Amino acid sequence: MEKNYKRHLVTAALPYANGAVHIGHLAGVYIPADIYVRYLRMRGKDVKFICGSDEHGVPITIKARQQNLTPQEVVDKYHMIIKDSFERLGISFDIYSRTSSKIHHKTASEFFRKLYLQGKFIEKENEQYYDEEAKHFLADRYIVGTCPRCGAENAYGDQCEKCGSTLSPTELINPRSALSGNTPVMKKTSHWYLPLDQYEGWLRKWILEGHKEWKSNVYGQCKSWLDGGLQPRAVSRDLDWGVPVPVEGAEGKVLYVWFDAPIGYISNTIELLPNDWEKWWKSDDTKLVHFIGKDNIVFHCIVFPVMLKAYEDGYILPDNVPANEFMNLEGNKISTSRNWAVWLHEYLEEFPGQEDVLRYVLCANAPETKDNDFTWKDFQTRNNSELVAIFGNFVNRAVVLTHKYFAGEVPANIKSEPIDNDVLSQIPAIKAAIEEDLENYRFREALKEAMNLARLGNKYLTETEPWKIAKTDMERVASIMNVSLQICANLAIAFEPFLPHTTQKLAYMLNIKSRNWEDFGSDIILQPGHMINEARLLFDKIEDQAVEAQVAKLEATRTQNEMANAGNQAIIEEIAITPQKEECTYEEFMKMDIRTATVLEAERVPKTDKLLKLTIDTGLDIRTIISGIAEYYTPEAIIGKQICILANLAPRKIKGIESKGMILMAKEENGKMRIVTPEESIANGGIIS
RNA sequence: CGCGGAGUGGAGCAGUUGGUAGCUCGUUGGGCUCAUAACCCAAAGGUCGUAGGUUCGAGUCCUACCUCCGCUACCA
Repeated sequence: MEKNYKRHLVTAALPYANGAVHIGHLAGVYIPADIYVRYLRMRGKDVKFICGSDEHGVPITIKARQQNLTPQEVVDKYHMIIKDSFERLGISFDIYSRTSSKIHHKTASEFFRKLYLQGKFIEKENEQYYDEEAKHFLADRYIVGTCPRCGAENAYGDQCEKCGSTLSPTELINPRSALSGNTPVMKKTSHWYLPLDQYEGWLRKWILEGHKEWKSNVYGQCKSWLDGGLQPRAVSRDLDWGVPVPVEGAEGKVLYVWFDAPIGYISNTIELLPNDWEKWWKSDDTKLVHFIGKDNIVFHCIVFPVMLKAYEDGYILPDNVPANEFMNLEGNKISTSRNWAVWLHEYLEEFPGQEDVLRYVLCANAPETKDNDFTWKDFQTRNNSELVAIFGNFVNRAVVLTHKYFAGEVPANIKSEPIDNDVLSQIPAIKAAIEEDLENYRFREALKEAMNLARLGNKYLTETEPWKIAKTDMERVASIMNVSLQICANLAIAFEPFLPHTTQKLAYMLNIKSRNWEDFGSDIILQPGHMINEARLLFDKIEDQAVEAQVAKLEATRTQNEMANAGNQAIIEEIAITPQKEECTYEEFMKMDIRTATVLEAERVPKTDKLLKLTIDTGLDIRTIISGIAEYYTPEAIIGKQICILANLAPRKIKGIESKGMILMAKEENGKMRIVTPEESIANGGIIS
């Protein structure tokens, strides 16, 4: 059954270039993939590790619009951040490229064109909402309107979050574009579809019969899709950012990002190996493995394989698709848009030299079978009581004692006792366990086995007590130190896939150059007479204040989000009218500092329709507030008016101008807003309660 | 709503084809002092989401239900 593969092609999900990489990505995909690849390399396998940024799709264009950049500028920015941070963490890609590259456009375009010419697609015309102002067709999610079921105002085109019912955009009452707020129009458009349904039988056979060994989450998800019946899936979109559909009359259409992204694996391989890439993608003796997160299962197990199958050019299919579940952060779902994440590039700045700590923690707690939680407390504990106390400490003990008793020279094993063999003979078993775990994608377990080797070392030292024996029997001490150092040398090999920065330090300390997997298990890696270097700590303790600072940072994000949300919604007048808000306590109300104030100056914020920049006198100070009321008040009309403001709203930058507070407005049913003003003029700064 | 995954001692996780519930951390007690107050030993701690069922026997199989996550914007 186990094939003798000649080469291994490993891919890691292409990170989407509208944000940086965070611990969820790492724990789910990149760290396990990197461990796997490093392990294979150590075993002398021919491996290529392929990745790159995924740079197309609607969200990138939205982000660009928000930040007033071009899509290319957005992806350039994040591509650099992502690429650089991966490198510094030691994710050892053979290539990290990008889907906006020429070679990718060419590859994806040709891929589509060939399928098109072979008649593998079906073409369908339908009507879709179109935003005339933004000149965009609108994905379901970008249409908001009143829910036909429950009447909630801000239902999305695909679902109403209030009542939970699934909708189609055409059902919405008073649909609006989420881009511009305008009423969208129906417009005809045609798209190409990949008829997945035609491949159902083939997929059933390939996955349900041929790959029962896949992880239960992956297998179960595939089975569910197949049992439910597959539908043709659109592979093009109306958008101006992406790989243009290479067909006459398809202007303004690009390949759907999920069609183009997996081809990125191929084009990045071509970029890496322009001459013999085909050997890697089209030979049966290549083992292809996709590392992904659980949300990508369908694309990697159903859509992409069908694309390859339809292409009919000898493309191989993945041997396995080890998908992980998700990592949460301090009990909450990680979210790029809410900034609820630990960003890799920030971690690298804030914990310099501690790359491996993150690698260790994320692997030890990887969400292999279910969603897991990352907490800074756990991060600290794992570092201090596992890396420092078990691994680092053992190595330090062995090296320090060797210097103390033998001036840094590896002593000969001249007076062996049974315990030595007991210990040494356990190493090959640990090696075998790690191998089996890694080959079955059980990285957590493999890492635990590696740690057991360090535990074994500590136990050995405690039981043999060389510091006591040294008073009477140096020959015995020589044996003990020899054995201890052999364990250290084995650790340098065992941890290489997991903690490459650490094993490099350890190898330097032991003064050994190469670390071969074949040597793992040997008790003569270090020869008597070999000189080792001075002891250096492998890991530093992480103090409370370091993790407390991180927790505080997250707390700040949380409150900032809440405030920003509150401010945002009020300003852009997007608060849904609900009969009554949640009950609120007197104390909660009293947190708000509401005061009277007078508008001194007012001017329109350039390039906006709704915003006014107001200079107001609050009685306390003169400050600036940005308010979304330009549709209802001209600057002239509002100058000199007395208003009420929320004075202690967290400051927030709007269009680059800091706004410190919020003006109280009353909204009429037709959406018209009026200023709330005291019945008669009173002094500025008067408290409202 | 539907489908898939998950729900195991204080925390985080294993439990492969059903046969007396394991691991790491934490806690408590003891030992040691070479070591980053680190290491080693021992103990306490679980009616395995809930309710039924199959079986001589179920965390492990079946049924119903509850909760969380994904499939569904951001996103692994």
